[in-house]
Amino acid sequence: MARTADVVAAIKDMILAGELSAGDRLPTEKDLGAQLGVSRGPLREGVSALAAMGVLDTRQGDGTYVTSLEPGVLMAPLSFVVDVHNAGGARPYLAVRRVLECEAAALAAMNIDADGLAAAERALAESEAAAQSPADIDRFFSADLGFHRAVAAGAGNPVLAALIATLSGRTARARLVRTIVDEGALGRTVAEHRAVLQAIAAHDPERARLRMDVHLAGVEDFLQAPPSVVL
Amino acid sequence: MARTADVVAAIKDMILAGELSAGDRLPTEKDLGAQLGVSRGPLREGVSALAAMGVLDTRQGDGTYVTSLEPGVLMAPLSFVVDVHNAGGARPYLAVRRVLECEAAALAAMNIDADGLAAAERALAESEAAAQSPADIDRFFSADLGFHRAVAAGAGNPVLAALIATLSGRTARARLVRTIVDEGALGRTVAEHRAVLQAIAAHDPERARLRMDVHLAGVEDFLQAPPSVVL
DNA sequence: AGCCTTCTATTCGTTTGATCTTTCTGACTG
DNA sequence: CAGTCAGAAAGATCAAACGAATAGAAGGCT
Repeated sequence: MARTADVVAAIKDMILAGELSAGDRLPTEKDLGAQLGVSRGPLREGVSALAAMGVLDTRQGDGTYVTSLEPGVLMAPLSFVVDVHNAGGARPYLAVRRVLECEAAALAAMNIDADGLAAAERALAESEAAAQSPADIDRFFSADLGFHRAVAAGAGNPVLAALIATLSGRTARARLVRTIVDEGALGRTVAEHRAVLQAIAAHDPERARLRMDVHLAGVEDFLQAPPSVVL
Repeated sequence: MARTADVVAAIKDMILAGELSAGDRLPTEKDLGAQLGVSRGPLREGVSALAAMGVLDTRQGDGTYVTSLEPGVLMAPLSFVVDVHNAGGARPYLAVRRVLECEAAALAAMNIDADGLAAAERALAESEAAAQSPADIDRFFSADLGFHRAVAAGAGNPVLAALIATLSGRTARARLVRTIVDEGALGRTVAEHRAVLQAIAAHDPERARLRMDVHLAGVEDFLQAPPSVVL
């Protein structure tokens, strides 16, 4: 008799059955509550849960709508999961990320278009510039993130890109970048990125995969055996 | 001024800051509401959202608790995402699944223990038996799912296993199995599974990866170019 | 003494009604 | 025809009350 769970299940089913599609507007709270046989409290709890998961979008004074349901939108809440485990054992996440990013690099070498290549090039140039002055850690951080996302986007698989983006949450990535900076390995990171991009630009999947693997394995080494970093 | 969003963010922060850990009990709704400055309505909406995401667990008459926060629990809600896209373009999901399952097979060949090997063996034997009689489609379906999960578990990476389990949601998998049955390829599927398991038992990572790749590529072919299946 | 039953306080679950804020729509006016 | 403003509609919030389930304490039975 979990009313809230019923509401969530009912709305899910409506979407899965095609009664509700992306962009559609739901009935008003009053009507939907009557239709499902629950009062506004539990109904709002269910709608709120789906909104937090990125499935629904409520706008005061307007109504409640089904979102675009794109993988990127629906996976965004997962970044919280990554953040939770980031403090403790982050290695399993890194291992998965490595697998996915290597695949993305290989796919990007085959599928990336001129625009995507230019975007990756811009991000790389930006990170190169930011690596010059130690004060620009934040800039480097953003550019680094942008490069990896550009590669993931170039693979042409939105699910793959969404997963990579999720696994490289801001918190997790910030920790990585901090470690890299502490190790004075900014230059090496940029060089490895350039190697990856060259392979992608040359449309050489296996080389792109290998170079991304080398890059991420190096990053993992930093994190797994930090010689000087205590925190 | 989105009260509900504030509640979600506040509880998240409490967990990230370590004020709340796995298994901890939250203050009562009345107290927590007062602490956050919201009334019971919005508070319950926020708690409900986190409960739907697998972060919190509320028990009537007892209280609200933080879940184990394990990757498997927190990623379960994502199966809905897969189901939503299953009807339309499922190929991106299959492509990602292939990458992850191949990696899992290779890792399992290196890391699996005797118990895990026995579990995979049992699932395989079960599916083999179920493949004999066409009436046991459901049994075959469950055993097939069990085999893939056993391999994923044998890899020893909970994040990897959780992602694979999520991407092989019941709905998505049911569709695959139906197609395979229609094609009369049950025997071939079992044989491919056995080949994968042999490579894992022999602790040969590359062979395990290759054989899993062959298996999943074959499955993908079924789905991408169904000669006779309309639905 | 130990175990089982029962009772009670606590806590979440649901309902209802009222009020506030935001947004959209359409009529009105220059 | 365009801009403005008032009203309607919808979600957001608060508040009070009652129902249901659980845990733990109290009491009685063996």
